[in-house]
Amino acid sequence: MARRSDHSREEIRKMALEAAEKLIAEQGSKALSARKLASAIGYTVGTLYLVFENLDDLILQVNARTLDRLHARMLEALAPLDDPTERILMLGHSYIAFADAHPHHWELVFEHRLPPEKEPPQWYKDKVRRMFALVETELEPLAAGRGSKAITQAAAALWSGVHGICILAISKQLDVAGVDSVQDLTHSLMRNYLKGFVG
Amino acid sequence: MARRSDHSREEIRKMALEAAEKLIAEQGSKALSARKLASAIGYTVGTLYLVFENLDDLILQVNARTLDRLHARMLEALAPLDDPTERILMLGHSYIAFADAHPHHWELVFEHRLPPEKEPPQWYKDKVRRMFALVETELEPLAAGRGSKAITQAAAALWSGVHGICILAISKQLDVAGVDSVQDLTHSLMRNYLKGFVG
DNA sequence: AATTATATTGAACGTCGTTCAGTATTGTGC
DNA sequence: GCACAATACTGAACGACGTTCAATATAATT
Repeated sequence: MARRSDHSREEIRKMALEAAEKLIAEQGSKALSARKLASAIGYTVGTLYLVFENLDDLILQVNARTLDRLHARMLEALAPLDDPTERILMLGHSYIAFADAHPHHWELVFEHRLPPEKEPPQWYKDKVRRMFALVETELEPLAAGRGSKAITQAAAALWSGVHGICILAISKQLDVAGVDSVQDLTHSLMRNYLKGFVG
Repeated sequence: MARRSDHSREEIRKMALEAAEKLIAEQGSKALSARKLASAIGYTVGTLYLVFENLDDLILQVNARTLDRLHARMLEALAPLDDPTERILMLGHSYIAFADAHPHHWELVFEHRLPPEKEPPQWYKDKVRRMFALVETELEPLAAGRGSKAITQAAAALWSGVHGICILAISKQLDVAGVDSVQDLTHSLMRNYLKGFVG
Protein backbone atom coordinates (compact mmCIF):
# COMPACT_ATOMS: atom_id res chain seq x y z
CA MET A 1 0.00 0.00 0.00
CA ALA A 2 1.04 3.61 -0.27
CA ARG A 3 -0.15 7.12 0.42
CA ARG A 4 -2.63 6.00 3.03
CA SER A 5 -2.65 9.57 4.25
CA ASP A 6 -4.29 8.44 7.44
CA HIS A 7 -1.93 10.92 9.04
CA SER A 8 -0.05 13.98 7.96
CA ARG A 9 3.70 14.10 8.30
CA GLU A 10 3.35 16.25 11.38
CA GLU A 11 0.94 13.78 12.93
CA ILE A 12 3.32 10.93 12.33
CA ARG A 13 6.10 12.96 13.89
CA LYS A 14 4.03 13.51 16.98
CA MET A 15 2.95 9.89 17.21
CA ALA A 16 6.53 8.73 16.89
CA LEU A 17 7.81 11.11 19.55
CA GLU A 18 5.08 10.07 21.94
CA ALA A 19 5.68 6.39 21.32
CA ALA A 20 9.40 6.95 21.82
CA GLU A 21 8.78 8.73 25.09
CA LYS A 22 6.60 5.89 26.31
CA LEU A 23 9.25 3.32 25.43
CA ILE A 24 12.00 5.34 27.07
CA ALA A 25 10.02 6.05 30.21
CA GLU A 26 9.07 2.42 30.66
CA GLN A 27 12.17 0.57 29.55
CA GLY A 28 14.98 3.05 29.17
CA SER A 29 16.70 4.34 26.08
CA LYS A 30 18.31 0.98 25.30
CA ALA A 31 14.86 -0.33 24.45
CA LEU A 32 14.37 2.28 21.75
CA SER A 33 14.71 0.95 18.23
CA ALA A 34 13.48 2.06 14.84
CA ARG A 35 11.55 -1.14 14.26
CA LYS A 36 9.83 -1.16 17.64
CA LEU A 37 8.96 2.48 17.27
CA ALA A 38 7.57 2.02 13.78
CA SER A 39 5.38 -0.91 14.74
CA ALA A 40 4.16 0.97 17.81
CA ILE A 41 2.68 3.65 15.58
CA GLY A 42 1.45 1.24 12.91
CA TYR A 43 4.01 2.12 10.27
CA THR A 44 7.25 0.55 9.08
CA VAL A 45 10.84 1.67 9.47
CA GLY A 46 10.99 3.39 6.14
CA THR A 47 8.32 5.85 7.16
CA LEU A 48 10.30 6.97 10.18
CA TYR A 49 13.12 7.98 7.88
CA LEU A 50 10.81 10.23 5.93
CA VAL A 51 10.02 12.17 9.08
CA PHE A 52 13.34 12.04 10.92
CA GLU A 53 16.82 12.28 9.54
CA ASN A 54 17.87 9.30 11.63
CA LEU A 55 17.56 8.03 15.21
CA ASP A 56 19.95 10.68 16.51
CA ASP A 57 17.64 13.31 15.16
CA LEU A 58 14.64 11.65 16.76
CA ILE A 59 16.41 11.44 20.13
CA LEU A 60 17.42 15.08 19.89
CA GLN A 61 13.79 15.99 19.46
CA VAL A 62 12.76 13.82 22.40
CA ASN A 63 15.43 15.53 24.47
CA ALA A 64 14.21 18.93 23.38
CA ARG A 65 10.76 18.07 24.69
CA THR A 66 12.26 16.86 27.95
CA LEU A 67 14.17 20.13 28.35
CA ASP A 68 10.96 22.04 27.66
CA ARG A 69 9.12 20.11 30.35
CA LEU A 70 11.94 20.54 32.83
CA HIS A 71 12.08 24.25 32.17
CA ALA A 72 8.31 24.60 32.57
CA ARG A 73 8.39 22.56 35.76
CA MET A 74 11.06 24.78 37.27
CA LEU A 75 9.18 27.95 36.42
CA GLU A 76 6.08 26.50 38.05
CA ALA A 77 7.99 25.60 41.19
CA LEU A 78 9.40 29.11 41.35
CA ALA A 79 6.10 30.90 41.00
CA PRO A 80 4.84 30.86 44.59
CA LEU A 81 8.16 31.93 46.14
CA ASP A 82 9.50 35.39 46.87
CA ASP A 83 12.64 35.03 48.92
CA PRO A 84 15.69 34.95 46.61
CA THR A 85 17.49 32.23 48.55
CA GLU A 86 14.41 30.08 48.70
CA ARG A 87 13.97 30.52 44.96
CA ILE A 88 17.51 29.39 44.21
CA LEU A 89 17.18 26.37 46.46
CA MET A 90 13.90 25.50 44.81
CA LEU A 91 15.59 25.42 41.41
CA GLY A 92 17.91 22.73 42.68
CA HIS A 93 15.17 20.76 44.36
CA SER A 94 12.84 20.79 41.42
CA TYR A 95 15.70 19.73 39.16
CA ILE A 96 16.43 16.75 41.38
CA ALA A 97 12.74 15.94 41.68
CA PHE A 98 12.35 15.97 37.92
CA ALA A 99 15.32 13.67 37.41
CA ASP A 100 13.94 11.36 40.06
CA ALA A 101 10.50 11.30 38.48
CA HIS A 102 11.72 10.77 34.92
CA PRO A 103 15.10 9.12 35.27
CA HIS A 104 15.26 7.58 31.80
CA HIS A 105 14.34 10.78 30.04
CA TRP A 106 16.71 12.79 32.12
CA GLU A 107 19.54 10.34 31.50
CA LEU A 108 19.01 10.48 27.79
CA VAL A 109 19.38 14.26 27.73
CA PHE A 110 22.91 14.20 29.02
CA GLU A 111 24.11 10.78 27.90
CA HIS A 112 23.20 10.99 24.27
CA ARG A 113 26.17 11.94 22.14
CA LEU A 114 26.04 13.05 18.56
CA PRO A 115 28.76 11.76 16.25
CA PRO A 116 31.84 13.85 17.03
CA GLU A 117 31.79 15.89 13.84
CA LYS A 118 28.14 16.90 14.30
CA GLU A 119 27.02 19.72 16.55
CA PRO A 120 23.55 20.12 18.02
CA PRO A 121 21.51 22.75 16.14
CA GLN A 122 21.27 26.26 17.53
CA TRP A 123 17.66 25.88 18.60
CA TYR A 124 18.74 23.01 20.82
CA LYS A 125 21.66 24.89 22.31
CA ASP A 126 19.25 27.69 23.14
CA LYS A 127 17.20 25.33 25.22
CA VAL A 128 20.28 24.38 27.21
CA ARG A 129 21.34 27.97 27.55
CA ARG A 130 17.88 28.85 28.86
CA MET A 131 18.39 26.51 31.83
CA PHE A 132 21.59 28.24 32.89
CA ALA A 133 19.94 31.60 32.39
CA LEU A 134 17.25 30.60 34.85
CA VAL A 135 19.85 30.18 37.56
CA GLU A 136 21.63 33.37 36.62
CA THR A 137 18.43 35.37 36.90
CA GLU A 138 17.69 34.03 40.34
CA LEU A 139 21.24 34.60 41.44
CA GLU A 140 21.29 38.27 40.57
CA PRO A 141 19.49 39.57 43.70
CA LEU A 142 22.01 37.68 45.84
CA ALA A 143 25.07 38.92 44.02
CA ALA A 144 24.98 42.59 44.92
CA GLY A 145 27.48 44.44 42.81
CA ARG A 146 29.10 41.33 41.36
CA GLY A 147 29.91 41.43 37.68
CA SER A 148 27.95 39.38 35.19
CA LYS A 149 30.98 37.14 34.81
CA ALA A 150 30.89 36.18 38.46
CA ILE A 151 27.20 35.46 38.20
CA THR A 152 27.68 33.30 35.13
CA GLN A 153 30.35 31.34 36.93
CA ALA A 154 28.29 30.91 40.07
CA ALA A 155 25.31 29.74 38.06
CA ALA A 156 27.47 27.24 36.22
CA ALA A 157 28.97 26.01 39.47
CA LEU A 158 25.60 25.53 41.14
CA TRP A 159 24.12 23.89 38.11
CA SER A 160 27.08 21.56 37.70
CA GLY A 161 26.94 20.62 41.33
CA VAL A 162 23.28 19.74 41.33
CA HIS A 163 23.71 17.97 38.02
CA GLY A 164 26.56 15.91 39.43
CA ILE A 165 24.44 14.86 42.39
CA CYS A 166 21.72 13.71 40.01
CA ILE A 167 24.11 11.59 38.03
CA LEU A 168 25.75 9.93 40.96
CA ALA A 169 22.34 9.33 42.50
CA ILE A 170 20.96 7.73 39.35
CA SER A 171 24.00 5.52 38.92
CA LYS A 172 23.66 4.50 42.60
CA GLN A 173 27.11 5.73 43.46
CA LEU A 174 25.84 7.93 46.26
CA ASP A 175 24.55 4.89 48.12
CA VAL A 176 28.05 3.49 47.95
CA ALA A 177 29.33 6.78 49.35
CA GLY A 178 27.00 6.56 52.33
CA VAL A 179 24.60 9.34 51.40
CA ASP A 180 21.07 8.78 52.65
CA SER A 181 19.07 11.73 51.33
CA VAL A 182 19.75 13.19 47.93
CA GLN A 183 17.60 16.22 48.65
CA ASP A 184 19.57 16.92 51.85
CA LEU A 185 22.79 16.65 49.93
CA THR A 186 21.53 19.09 47.33
CA HIS A 187 20.44 21.46 50.03
CA SER A 188 23.84 21.29 51.69
CA LEU A 189 25.69 21.83 48.44
CA MET A 190 23.69 24.87 47.46
CA ARG A 191 23.51 26.42 50.92
CA ASN A 192 27.22 26.15 51.57
CA TYR A 193 28.14 27.38 48.14
CA LEU A 194 25.83 30.35 48.49
CA LYS A 195 27.18 31.12 51.93
CA GLY A 196 30.65 31.25 50.42
CA PHE A 197 29.51 33.16 47.35
CA VAL A 198 27.45 35.84 49.03
CA GLY A 199 30.25 36.53 51.43
CA MET B 1 43.51 -24.92 15.11
CA ALA B 2 43.03 -25.34 18.82
CA ARG B 3 44.92 -25.11 22.07
CA ARG B 4 47.63 -22.98 20.62
CA SER B 5 48.61 -22.02 24.10
CA ASP B 6 50.66 -19.19 22.73
CA HIS B 7 49.21 -17.31 25.66
CA SER B 8 47.77 -18.20 29.01
CA ARG B 9 44.27 -17.17 29.88
CA GLU B 10 45.65 -14.38 32.03
CA GLU B 11 47.80 -13.14 29.16
CA ILE B 12 44.82 -13.07 26.84
CA ARG B 13 42.87 -11.15 29.43
CA LYS B 14 45.61 -8.56 29.64
CA MET B 15 45.99 -8.30 25.87
CA ALA B 16 42.25 -7.84 25.46
CA LEU B 17 42.03 -5.17 28.14
CA GLU B 18 44.93 -3.29 26.63
CA ALA B 19 43.52 -3.51 23.13
CA ALA B 20 40.16 -2.33 24.46
CA GLU B 21 41.80 0.62 26.18
CA LYS B 22 43.57 1.58 22.98
CA LEU B 23 40.33 1.44 20.99
CA ILE B 24 38.43 3.42 23.59
CA ALA B 25 41.11 6.05 23.97
CA GLU B 26 41.41 6.57 20.23
CA GLN B 27 37.85 6.22 19.02
CA GLY B 28 35.57 6.23 22.04
CA SER B 29 33.54 3.45 23.54
CA LYS B 30 31.18 3.25 20.56
CA ALA B 31 34.05 1.82 18.55
CA LEU B 32 34.48 -1.10 20.92
CA SER B 33 33.15 -4.38 19.58
CA ALA B 34 33.86 -8.01 20.32
CA ARG B 35 34.98 -8.76 16.79
CA LYS B 36 37.29 -5.77 16.50
CA LEU B 37 38.78 -6.56 19.86
CA ALA B 38 39.29 -10.21 19.03
CA SER B 39 41.00 -9.50 15.74
CA ALA B 40 43.19 -6.87 17.42
CA ILE B 41 44.69 -9.53 19.66
CA GLY B 42 44.82 -12.20 16.98
CA TYR B 43 42.01 -14.36 18.28
CA THR B 44 38.34 -14.80 17.38
CA VAL B 45 35.20 -13.77 19.22
CA GLY B 46 34.72 -17.12 20.87
CA THR B 47 37.96 -16.80 22.76
CA LEU B 48 36.92 -13.54 24.33
CA TYR B 49 33.93 -15.29 25.82
CA LEU B 50 36.19 -17.82 27.49
CA VAL B 51 37.97 -15.04 29.32
CA PHE B 52 35.14 -12.58 29.94
CA GLU B 53 31.56 -13.27 30.86
CA ASN B 54 30.41 -10.81 28.20
CA LEU B 55 31.18 -7.28 27.02
CA ASP B 56 29.67 -5.73 30.13
CA ASP B 57 32.13 -7.70 32.19
CA LEU B 58 35.02 -6.59 29.99
CA ILE B 59 33.98 -2.95 30.25
CA LEU B 60 33.67 -3.26 34.01
CA GLN B 61 37.25 -4.44 34.13
CA VAL B 62 38.42 -1.62 31.89
CA ASN B 63 36.63 0.80 34.19
CA ALA B 64 38.23 -0.75 37.23
CA ARG B 65 41.65 -0.09 35.72
CA THR B 66 40.64 3.49 34.96
CA LEU B 67 39.54 3.99 38.56
CA ASP B 68 42.85 2.55 39.75
CA ARG B 69 44.78 4.96 37.57
CA LEU B 70 42.69 7.91 38.65
CA HIS B 71 43.17 7.01 42.30
CA ALA B 72 46.92 6.63 41.87
CA ARG B 73 47.09 9.92 40.01
CA MET B 74 45.28 11.75 42.78
CA LEU B 75 47.54 10.32 45.47
CA GLU B 76 50.56 11.42 43.46
CA ALA B 77 49.18 14.92 43.09
CA LEU B 78 48.56 15.08 46.82
CA ALA B 79 52.00 13.96 47.89
CA PRO B 80 53.93 17.24 47.72
CA LEU B 81 51.28 19.31 49.50
CA ASP B 82 50.82 20.01 53.19
CA ASP B 83 48.15 22.67 53.56
CA PRO B 84 44.74 20.98 54.04
CA THR B 85 42.87 23.43 51.82
CA GLU B 86 45.44 23.14 49.09
CA ARG B 87 45.18 19.37 49.28
CA ILE B 88 41.41 19.41 48.88
CA LEU B 89 41.60 21.78 45.95
CA MET B 90 44.25 19.60 44.36
CA LEU B 91 41.92 16.63 44.50
CA GLY B 92 39.43 18.52 42.40
CA HIS B 93 42.01 19.78 39.96
CA SER B 94 43.65 16.45 39.41
CA TYR B 95 40.24 14.87 38.88
CA ILE B 96 39.41 17.41 36.20
CA ALA B 97 42.84 17.07 34.66
CA PHE B 98 42.46 13.30 34.45
CA ALA B 99 39.06 13.54 32.81
CA ASP B 100 40.46 16.04 30.37
CA ALA B 101 43.43 13.85 29.53
CA HIS B 102 41.42 10.65 29.13
CA PRO B 103 37.92 11.76 28.22
CA HIS B 104 36.74 8.52 26.64
CA HIS B 105 37.90 6.38 29.51
CA TRP B 106 36.46 8.71 32.03
CA GLU B 107 33.13 8.85 30.19
CA LEU B 108 32.89 5.10 30.10
CA VAL B 109 33.26 4.83 33.87
CA PHE B 110 30.13 6.78 34.58
CA GLU B 111 28.09 6.18 31.44
CA HIS B 112 28.24 2.45 31.32
CA ARG B 113 25.14 0.88 32.81
CA LEU B 114 24.74 -2.73 33.76
CA PRO B 115 21.40 -4.34 32.97
CA PRO B 116 19.01 -3.14 35.68
CA GLU B 117 18.81 -6.42 37.57
CA LYS B 118 22.60 -6.74 37.81
CA GLU B 119 24.71 -5.00 40.41
CA PRO B 120 28.41 -4.27 40.13
CA PRO B 121 30.49 -6.71 42.21
CA GLN B 122 31.70 -5.69 45.66
CA TRP B 123 35.32 -5.29 44.58
CA TYR B 124 34.17 -2.70 42.07
CA LYS B 125 32.04 -0.82 44.56
CA ASP B 126 35.07 -0.69 46.83
CA LYS B 127 37.00 1.13 44.16
CA VAL B 128 34.26 3.75 43.93
CA ARG B 129 34.03 3.99 47.69
CA ARG B 130 37.78 4.54 47.87
CA MET B 131 37.45 7.72 45.80
CA PHE B 132 34.95 9.25 48.18
CA ALA B 133 37.09 8.16 51.11
CA LEU B 134 39.98 10.12 49.68
CA VAL B 135 37.96 13.32 49.89
CA GLU B 136 36.67 12.50 53.35
CA THR B 137 40.20 11.99 54.67
CA GLU B 138 41.36 15.31 53.32
CA LEU B 139 38.27 17.04 54.63
CA GLU B 140 38.77 15.92 58.19
CA PRO B 141 41.38 18.52 59.22
CA LEU B 142 39.05 21.24 57.96
CA ALA B 143 35.97 19.97 59.73
CA ALA B 144 36.95 20.56 63.33
CA GLY B 145 34.47 18.82 65.58
CA ARG B 146 32.01 17.96 62.83
CA GLY B 147 30.50 14.52 62.97
CA SER B 148 31.46 11.87 60.47
CA LYS B 149 28.06 12.23 58.89
CA ALA B 150 28.70 15.87 58.08
CA ILE B 151 32.06 14.94 56.59
CA THR B 152 30.55 12.20 54.47
CA GLN B 153 27.99 14.62 53.18
CA ALA B 154 30.51 17.34 52.45
CA ALA B 155 32.74 14.88 50.60
CA ALA B 156 29.80 13.69 48.54
CA ALA B 157 28.79 17.26 47.77
CA LEU B 158 32.28 18.27 46.66
CA TRP B 159 32.75 15.13 44.65
CA SER B 160 29.38 15.49 42.96
CA GLY B 161 30.08 19.10 42.16
CA VAL B 162 33.42 18.46 40.53
CA HIS B 163 31.98 15.45 38.77
CA GLY B 164 29.13 17.54 37.40
CA ILE B 165 31.57 20.10 36.04
CA CYS B 166 33.45 17.32 34.26
CA ILE B 167 30.34 16.02 32.61
CA LEU B 168 29.06 19.36 31.43
CA ALA B 169 32.54 20.23 30.20
CA ILE B 170 32.90 17.01 28.23
CA SER B 171 29.46 17.36 26.68
CA LYS B 172 30.33 20.94 25.74
CA GLN B 173 27.46 22.38 27.68
CA LEU B 174 29.68 24.70 29.67
CA ASP B 175 30.71 26.50 26.50
CA VAL B 176 27.04 27.10 25.86
CA ALA B 177 26.75 28.47 29.38
CA GLY B 178 29.55 30.96 28.79
CA VAL B 179 32.20 29.37 31.00
CA ASP B 180 35.73 29.96 29.77
CA SER B 181 37.95 28.05 32.19
CA VAL B 182 36.88 24.75 33.65
CA GLN B 183 39.68 24.81 36.19
CA ASP B 184 38.59 28.26 37.40
CA LEU B 185 35.05 27.02 37.72
CA THR B 186 36.19 24.04 39.76
CA HIS B 187 38.25 26.29 41.94
CA SER B 188 35.31 28.59 42.54
CA LEU B 189 32.97 25.72 43.33
CA MET B 190 35.28 24.15 45.87
CA ARG B 191 36.47 27.37 47.47
CA ASN B 192 32.99 28.74 47.98
CA TYR B 193 31.64 25.46 49.24
CA LEU B 194 34.49 25.13 51.71
CA LYS B 195 34.05 28.71 52.86
CA GLY B 196 30.45 27.86 53.62
CA PHE B 197 31.26 24.52 55.16
CA VAL B 198 34.10 25.59 57.43
CA GLY B 199 32.04 28.55 58.46
C1' DA C 1 -10.29 5.47 -17.61
C1' DA C 2 -5.61 6.49 -18.10
C1' DT C 3 -1.81 8.79 -16.30
C1' DT C 4 0.94 11.04 -13.15
C1' DA C 5 2.47 11.88 -8.56
C1' DT C 6 3.37 10.51 -4.02
C1' DA C 7 3.05 7.79 0.48
C1' DT C 8 4.54 3.66 2.13
C1' DT C 9 6.64 -0.65 2.20
C1' DG C 10 9.90 -4.29 3.31
C1' DA C 11 13.76 -6.79 1.57
C1' DA C 12 18.59 -6.05 1.64
C1' DC C 13 23.22 -4.72 3.59
C1' DG C 14 26.54 -4.64 6.94
C1' DT C 15 27.02 -4.53 11.77
C1' DC C 16 26.35 -6.01 16.50
C1' DG C 17 26.54 -9.49 21.06
C1' DT C 18 26.36 -14.11 22.09
C1' DT C 19 26.35 -19.25 21.75
C1' DC C 20 28.16 -23.75 20.97
C1' DA C 21 28.93 -27.86 17.93
C1' DG C 22 32.83 -28.97 15.84
C1' DT C 23 37.84 -29.19 14.99
C1' DA C 24 42.64 -28.99 15.76
C1' DT C 25 46.14 -29.26 18.98
C1' DT C 26 48.35 -30.94 23.20
C1' DG C 27 49.20 -34.07 27.21
C1' DT C 28 48.78 -38.74 29.06
C1' DG C 29 49.31 -43.67 29.44
C1' DC C 30 50.99 -47.52 27.16
C1' DG D 1 55.70 -44.27 18.65
C1' DC D 2 50.64 -44.53 19.05
C1' DA D 3 45.98 -44.18 20.51
C1' DC D 4 42.91 -41.69 23.32
C1' DA D 5 41.25 -38.19 26.19
C1' DA D 6 41.40 -33.52 27.43
C1' DT D 7 41.56 -28.99 26.13
C1' DA D 8 42.07 -24.40 23.21
C1' DC D 9 40.07 -22.34 19.76
C1' DT D 10 37.19 -21.49 15.84
C1' DG D 11 33.59 -19.61 13.07
C1' DA D 12 29.03 -20.34 11.38
C1' DA D 13 24.59 -19.33 13.08
C1' DC D 14 20.87 -16.51 15.39
C1' DG D 15 18.24 -12.64 16.18
C1' DA D 16 18.41 -7.78 16.45
C1' DC D 17 20.18 -3.38 15.13
C1' DG D 18 20.35 1.39 11.88
C1' DT D 19 19.83 2.71 7.38
C1' DT D 20 18.72 2.72 2.33
C1' DC D 21 15.96 2.55 -1.73
C1' DA D 22 13.72 0.00 -5.66
C1' DA D 23 9.26 -1.49 -5.91
C1' DT D 24 4.38 -0.95 -5.16
C1' DA D 25 -0.11 0.61 -3.96
C1' DT D 26 -3.01 4.39 -3.43
C1' DA D 27 -4.70 9.24 -4.41
C1' DA D 28 -4.97 13.25 -7.42
C1' DT D 29 -5.23 15.00 -11.97
C1' DT D 30 -6.27 14.90 -16.67
